[in-house]
Amino acid sequence: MASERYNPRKVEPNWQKKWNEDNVFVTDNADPRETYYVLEMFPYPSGRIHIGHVRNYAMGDVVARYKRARGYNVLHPMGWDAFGMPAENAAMQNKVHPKDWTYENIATMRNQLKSMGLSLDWTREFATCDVEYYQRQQHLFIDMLEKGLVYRKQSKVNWDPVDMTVLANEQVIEGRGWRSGALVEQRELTQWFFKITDFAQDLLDALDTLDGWPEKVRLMQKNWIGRSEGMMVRWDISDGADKAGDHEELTVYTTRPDTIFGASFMAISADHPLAKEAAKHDEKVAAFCEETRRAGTSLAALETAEKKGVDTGIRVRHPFDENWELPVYVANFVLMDYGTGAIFGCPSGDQRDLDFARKYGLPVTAVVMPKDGDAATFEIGDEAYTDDGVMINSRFLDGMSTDDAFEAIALKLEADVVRGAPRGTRKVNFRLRDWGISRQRYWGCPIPVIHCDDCGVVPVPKSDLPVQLPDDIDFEKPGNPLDRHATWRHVACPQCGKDARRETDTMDTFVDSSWYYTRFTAPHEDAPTDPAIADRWLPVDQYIGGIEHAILHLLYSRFFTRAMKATGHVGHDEPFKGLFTQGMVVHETYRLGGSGTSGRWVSPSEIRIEETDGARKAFLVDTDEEVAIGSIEKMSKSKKNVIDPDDILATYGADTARFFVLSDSPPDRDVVWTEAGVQGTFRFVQRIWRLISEAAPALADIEAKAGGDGKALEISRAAHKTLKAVAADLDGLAFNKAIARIYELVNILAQPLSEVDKADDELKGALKQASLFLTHCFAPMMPHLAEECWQTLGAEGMIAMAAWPKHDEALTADNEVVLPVQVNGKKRAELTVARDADQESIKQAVLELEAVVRALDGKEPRKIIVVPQRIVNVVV
RNA sequence: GCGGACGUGGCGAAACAGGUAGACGCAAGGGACUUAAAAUCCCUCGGCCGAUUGGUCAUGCGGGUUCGAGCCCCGCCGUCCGCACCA
Repeated sequence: MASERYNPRKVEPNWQKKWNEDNVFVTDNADPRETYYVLEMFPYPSGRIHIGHVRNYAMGDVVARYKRARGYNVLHPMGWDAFGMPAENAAMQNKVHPKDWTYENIATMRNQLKSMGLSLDWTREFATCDVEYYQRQQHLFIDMLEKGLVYRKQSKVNWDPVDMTVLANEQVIEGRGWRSGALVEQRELTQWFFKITDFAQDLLDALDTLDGWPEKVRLMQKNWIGRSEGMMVRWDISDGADKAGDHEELTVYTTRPDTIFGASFMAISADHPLAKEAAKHDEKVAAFCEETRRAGTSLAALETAEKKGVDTGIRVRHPFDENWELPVYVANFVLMDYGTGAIFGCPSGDQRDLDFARKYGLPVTAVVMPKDGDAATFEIGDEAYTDDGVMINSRFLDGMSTDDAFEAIALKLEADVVRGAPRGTRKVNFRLRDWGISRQRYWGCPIPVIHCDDCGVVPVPKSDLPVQLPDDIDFEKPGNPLDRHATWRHVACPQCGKDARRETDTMDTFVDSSWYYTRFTAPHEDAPTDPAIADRWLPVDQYIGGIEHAILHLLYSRFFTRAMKATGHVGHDEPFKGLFTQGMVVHETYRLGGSGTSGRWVSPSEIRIEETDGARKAFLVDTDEEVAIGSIEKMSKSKKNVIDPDDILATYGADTARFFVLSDSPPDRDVVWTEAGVQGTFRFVQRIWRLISEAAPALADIEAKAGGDGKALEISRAAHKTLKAVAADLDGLAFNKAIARIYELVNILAQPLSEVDKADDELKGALKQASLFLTHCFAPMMPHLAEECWQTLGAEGMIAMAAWPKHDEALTADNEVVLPVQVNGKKRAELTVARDADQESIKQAVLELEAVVRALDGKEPRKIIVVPQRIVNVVV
């Protein structure tokens, strides 16, 4: 009785329709069951989904469907990270309005996601470019402004000359804009900033509580926040005061006050006020400062830049010796925006300082030596000694440990009061800077403030929100169209009513994604959030996305949650309890041309692969020309190694695509997309359908239950073991392992199912239960096939709503175990014993084994180690 | 330079807590069915020796701890990732 081949193109839309009609995935906030919030990072509507989305959303959907089966009230929403540069670029290139471009892309991608059969609550969908969303964001901005969490300041900023906008520090990668790849320039602009540094310590401390996050991400954030403990130390200007203007002293930040007796010079940034003052009086200093500023911060410039400086002629006095004068240099390696923009140079303890001192002939005094060193002979050569150790050449510190010396110096500097303040104060410093959010772009959330000549910066009253983006804009010229708009920026001051100007900068799009997960909990609420509902759902139980957001989005969101708490919008601190960073989908590359390095890239759809005796060769389908098979790489348009999910969904269906991207590789690692692999998965789909649909009629009136003995018991054991193991694997997000177990069970069931006609009722009952268990196991990954099997087996309702069955613990443990038997650690035999056999009888049985007797060769065993249910080792 | 992760068959991988290394899948080879192909089913599949049940080597390399090490410790080598003048 041959059944029809499983046809996903016919079956999948039916079930998607049914799920939709029955509102199976619509989540009720009032549902009293325990909540579970699973979320995948929402996509940017670039045009079409790519295979990476398929993997990301397949993982989230498995979790959502599994948790639903486990009885949770699951929230699994979807939305669109819809503001951003590409829409404006498209507008400029194709004369299409960013709004139209964005919403059309969303429509396309929504359909694509729907064809994947994701169990999403689409009633909560929104795009961040919806007025209804960004209006609430403006509301949050104003609340944060009032709380002092937003401020405006002039500062040196990263300017992307291609995108013509400012970038946050987090968005500059190796000196280049994260999106445009252009070398970033430094400019002085007035910008809006979020006070993320207010939370620096808390963001750091709370990392320890995030045990559902990958260690790697926590570490990256820790390094990014970059806490260091040191001291601010004031050095009096002793000479050259004519060049120092009003400055009486120079304050430096140091983490190594213990090395203060190794100081040999002071170095300040070219942007330091003292340097600017000195430049007024000294052309050489002025020229050097100019040159340093121009060299900029590009990666190449930094890497190769020699440590250079110029003597300002200014001298400072050592805090512990009034006869000790040190020169003040402007140096190209001192950053203005870390610490005070000034340092004291201790060449023996810092490689940079050492290079600098050697270059300018400054003294090098060793002040720390290794614990077992000899103070009489210890010297610094070409390498600084940066480790902890014992103090030398440091007067009252000599002989102390580095830590004790720090403490001793700190106490003295704190006690020494000069001009009404201590000479030195302890100071914790962070690498983290405030988050600059002003962007000179159109397609973003307008910053809701108004500039009035009389009243200054005035927030837009909440009753006047939203500040809506105008639709009539032109992209003929580069730069921000809002600046050029005829009327939009002209507005009355909300305070005095006089003519005033709107802020024309928009917010960084990372602001949009910093709270969308909160909005999903009450997407139609008038206020930005309903705090009670938000706190019920949040933090997100399982967040899934790419590692590329380890710092940017994830750190911003952690800040935003704290800021929303401070402004009363939520009651929790952390946005994401569990975080999972999934790997990419990668693919082989193909290239024409014999050398393999010069010809054009060829897409996988243009070639066919031939394989004989392990030798793989690729040929162009059209011309039979041989194509070089290249390395496996991240899918990219330029290398053409891209697989279009639409093609896969059309050819194999959603279940196959979902199952394949989850199988084989662990989810946090990259998975290689291969045509052969997908076909293998598709064959497996067919195999399951064939086995179940052909056996179903014989099982129709049979009660599903575990077998009591013989073959039936064996089947039941396998089914219950698999059910238990798959549950554990899904709990641990080990999708690849769950899939391996599903294959195993199918292999076990294949033969008996195909011979079900010969089975007695007991065996049939066991097979029916096993088939239902199997269906439960793969349902989270292949939901359409599961519904079809579920129905065919005559089960009630839809499996999407069915509870995960309970396994029988007794059936998951075998009565007999096979113990490997080692002699001196080498396996020589196996012994089958009752699971609860006692040690003595096992020892007895082992010594009677022929292989053991042979291996012992007449010798007396010294010891027999029996690890219950594991192994036996006979030691001679 | 600093920090981190990883290294297992032809390939993707598995191995719970130190206890039979290679489950499961892909590829490959052989066979059955078929006029043929597809589909399906069966067998083989880390190396070497031998006869299928045996022996031996084997988890990047070299040591160590242990009755027993892919897993723990020390030292190398390699690959990948993050940060990068942070005082």
